[in-house]
Amino acid sequence: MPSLRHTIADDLRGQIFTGRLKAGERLPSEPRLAADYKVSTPTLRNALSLLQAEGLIEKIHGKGNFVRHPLRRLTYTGGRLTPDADLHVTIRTTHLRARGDLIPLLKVPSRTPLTEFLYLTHQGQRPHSLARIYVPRDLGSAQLLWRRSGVEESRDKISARRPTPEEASTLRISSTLAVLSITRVSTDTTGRVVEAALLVLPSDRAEALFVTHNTANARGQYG
Amino acid sequence: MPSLRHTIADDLRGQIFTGRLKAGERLPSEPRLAADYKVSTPTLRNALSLLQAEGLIEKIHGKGNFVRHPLRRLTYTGGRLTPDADLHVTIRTTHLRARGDLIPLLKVPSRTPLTEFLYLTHQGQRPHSLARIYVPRDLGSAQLLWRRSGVEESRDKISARRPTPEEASTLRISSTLAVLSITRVSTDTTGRVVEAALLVLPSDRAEALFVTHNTANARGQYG
DNA sequence: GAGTGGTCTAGACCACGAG
DNA sequence: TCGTGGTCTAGACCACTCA
Repeated sequence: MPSLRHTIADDLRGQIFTGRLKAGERLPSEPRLAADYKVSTPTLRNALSLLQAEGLIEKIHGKGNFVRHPLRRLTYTGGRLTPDADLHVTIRTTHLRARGDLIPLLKVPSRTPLTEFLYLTHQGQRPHSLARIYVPRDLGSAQLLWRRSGVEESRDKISARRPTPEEASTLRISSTLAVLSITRVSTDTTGRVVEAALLVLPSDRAEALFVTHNTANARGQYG
Repeated sequence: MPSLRHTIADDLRGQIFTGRLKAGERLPSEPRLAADYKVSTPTLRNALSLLQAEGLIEKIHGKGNFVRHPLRRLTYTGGRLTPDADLHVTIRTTHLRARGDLIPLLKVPSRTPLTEFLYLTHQGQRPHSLARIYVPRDLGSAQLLWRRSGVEESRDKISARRPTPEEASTLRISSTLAVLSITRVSTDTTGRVVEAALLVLPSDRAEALFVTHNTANARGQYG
């Protein structure tokens, strides 16, 4: 027994996939759609919220509901994202001092001088994903620091979560669309943390891939 | 300006974290809570749905809303989950033939005989996570096949998504709680796929960790 | 100011669970 | 049968965007 909102969402989803509703296009207003489908506005809005959680539409207060442009799906592989000519990256550099979670992450004392690189990736005008990279400021030139050699080990911790309100607005995604959160900590031969990267990749446009060789670690135990 | 539903959700969340509402406990009925907070039932339900999406409460139709037991947080590391004495695994073995997505995944012809191992992990009475493992049936004994040696390379593909309706009901999670989806494909020296594992790990109880050594691949490029 | 989405109300009726 | 949550209605009022 399909609920009304799912029926409506299925219909609109179909229109998006078949191209009857094109990327960037504005949907009819909510009262209009509610009348078309012969449902109340809360029910119609409920249907739209399903599509929003899937990343198919974007709601803009005061303007309307818009079909999202499908964004390129990136693969994060062993510390790097697949480069893509369509994607434009802006980097903002900030100096700050270690506090909160950064202290255990970088294994530095409180208030240690750090450099933050804020990577914001756009595809055209649309925000795609973001990353924050922290480096102890005494490690040398800030210019291409993240390309340095001397990294002996990297640990990638991957989890799924909902975006913070700031992330949701920066990336213009629904707060109900999950993100892949990747924390990568790189250490040198002495065990010192050289860099910590916090990536936020919306789940509709990113996946991570890790390749492991050597038999020793490849035996599974899925308990 | 905080909305009513967030205010209510914050209050209930606080009661859960401080232990005023204990794990397994039933919340007052929705009309009761709506009266206590002096809001309409849709608004109260909206607040509860926020907690549900966070995995804090479980709604059971006809019975009530219950505070979830916090489940152990597992780490998936290099092909295995951290073993834990509290967790009980049941395995169901099924014989089937390759079809659909399994064909390209295992790189086998259609209708190739396969063995499926369905791993269902429980913590006490509560489902925790699940995995499906597929092995070509001609590879030998099905008993401990996934412990075999001979694996030369493993590829872990990790994404975040919402659970399918089946997964949501099996794991008793909200369909709005994201899961980490891990697909691990293991190949032997000849490039033949020896095993494909599909893990479904609810985001509130799992993360993945990958450790990379060697400088060569450790230089980041976060574009 | 006109039109849009955001929030909320006060109900109605249905479906499920347990006694 | 009774109490529970699930769905839906037909509005009201507020906040935002743009002309």
